[in-house]
Amino acid sequence: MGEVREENERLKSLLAQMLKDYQSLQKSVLYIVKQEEANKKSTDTIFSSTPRQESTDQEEPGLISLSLGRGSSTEPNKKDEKKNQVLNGGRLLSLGLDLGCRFDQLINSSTSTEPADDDEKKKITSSENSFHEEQLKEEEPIIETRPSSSKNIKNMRNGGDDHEDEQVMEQTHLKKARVSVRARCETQTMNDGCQWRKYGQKTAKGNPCPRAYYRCTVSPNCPVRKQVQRWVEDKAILITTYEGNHNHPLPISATAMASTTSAAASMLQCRSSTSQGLANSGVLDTSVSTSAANLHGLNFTTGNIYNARPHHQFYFPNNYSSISTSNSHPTITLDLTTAPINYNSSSHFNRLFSSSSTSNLNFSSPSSSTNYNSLNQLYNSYMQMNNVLAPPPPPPPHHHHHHQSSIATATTEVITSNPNFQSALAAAISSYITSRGVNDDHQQNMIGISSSGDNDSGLNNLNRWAPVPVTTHEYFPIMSAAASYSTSSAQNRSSTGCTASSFLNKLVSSNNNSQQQEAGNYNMSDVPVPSFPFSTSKSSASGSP
DNA sequence: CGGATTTGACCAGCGC
DNA sequence: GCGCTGGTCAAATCCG
Ligand SMILES: [Zn+2]
Repeated sequence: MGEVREENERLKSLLAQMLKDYQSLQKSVLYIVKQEEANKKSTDTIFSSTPRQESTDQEEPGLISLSLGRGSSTEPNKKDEKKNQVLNGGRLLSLGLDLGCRFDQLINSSTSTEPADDDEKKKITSSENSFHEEQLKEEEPIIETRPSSSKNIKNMRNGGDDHEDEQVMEQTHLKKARVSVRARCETQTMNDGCQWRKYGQKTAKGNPCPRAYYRCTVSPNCPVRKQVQRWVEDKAILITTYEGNHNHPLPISATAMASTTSAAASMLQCRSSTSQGLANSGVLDTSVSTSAANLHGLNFTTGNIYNARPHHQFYFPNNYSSISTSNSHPTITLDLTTAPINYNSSSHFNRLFSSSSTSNLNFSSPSSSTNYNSLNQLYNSYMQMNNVLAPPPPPPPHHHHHHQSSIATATTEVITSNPNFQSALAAAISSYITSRGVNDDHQQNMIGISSSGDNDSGLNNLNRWAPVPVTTHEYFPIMSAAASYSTSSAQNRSSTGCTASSFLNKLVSSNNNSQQQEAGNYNMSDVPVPSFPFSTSKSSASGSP
């Protein structure tokens, strides 16, 4: 108990620190943004619903903003407000956090600077929160749950039976944003925590690797699709492309990936739609300039993911990330395949988690502690922001597989670097802290343990690292312990070996029969759509029976 | 037997 | 208009 309190204090101060840093950073950003905005006002008009936008790639020098969630020109005001929110009522924010989406509604005040795109505007009519724009582009507004264009097609084919078709028609031309994740994975498909049903497979000519099409089956009418294909140049690498946002609560194990991709998508939107916004914060100026945040080991690329090099790339801060819309669909690629070049504390940290040896790590662990998970995030972002270097634990022995294991983590981390995200994060954290104070019932004592997992292969490793010096760090190793619950059971049919979903979320399935968890295991997060891992942090540790 | 996968057919878009 | 490709459907099949 006492310890927990202490930690609380510590975290609080960390948070304060973070906020401070963030604020200062933000100030400078805002300044820059304003300037740029003035300058660029004209260029962005193009907005992208038009598929081919290659040219724009070129012209917007570095506008990939990490802005989560708001496609609109993240205007300063909003940002400020957000910040305030963070300071005040963190909890609230934490919900909106899921990609910053819905949340904007609250904030969205007068600054209705929605991208002036007429096109968009018209769609927004129903609800005019800026955030929707992004959503719109990606697919229809979540509110609707209507399956996107695909459905249209279907209806048309079937003779369109109902009400739906007409209105949707118009927007069919819009191409949905896609987020593809490249990761080393031996299994057929990454286990991202969601339930998918395969509905098709195609083999492209001349390409030995077939592409499989999956749709989300968590909810019958969920529009989310994913395509899975191995990379030609390296068959060990699996390219998973996500499209759309879930219109239903997600199993916790899936939130990481979902929010990650969603965030990435919005990032993409952000860039393509409004070349102004926060984007210009100079974060990426064509090549490398870095913002304060440091991310590592991730690549963002966009364009033709499957076999070619992206025809145009922007490099993100520390992870190489780029976006392009050269494809018919605007696509952002998170490349998790390359080893991080710069290790710094946080990357090490992540590594730690993935350290457990075996090829297929399944991070889903039954017991696990959510709170620690969120703490982990916190830790990471804190590290990123302050660039604090804690003495990193020795790198895990097997550096081969760790990527896959921490995919979602890594991805999330990338996204995390976004200032907006960070503010949200801060909110989440604060909420966490507060809540924790109130009911710190579960698992404060988890510290040295790990007992929970039945499988301990990972544990051993963990213990090895366990001695992390600074107090704050004490917490984290534990998570890893929890995380390393590997179930090799997933071997059956379509093995879902590589788990992307990450320990961020507490994991779910204690028993997982090969590929799907039973309903019982689903922890539905309270937030409807793509939710952040920690937005629900407070929820009790999942537990499987 | 119910749900998931397989697989050929079908359709829309696009380039020529 | 034709052919190609990406994407989806749905009947058949598989599997627990
Ligand atoms: Zn879904």
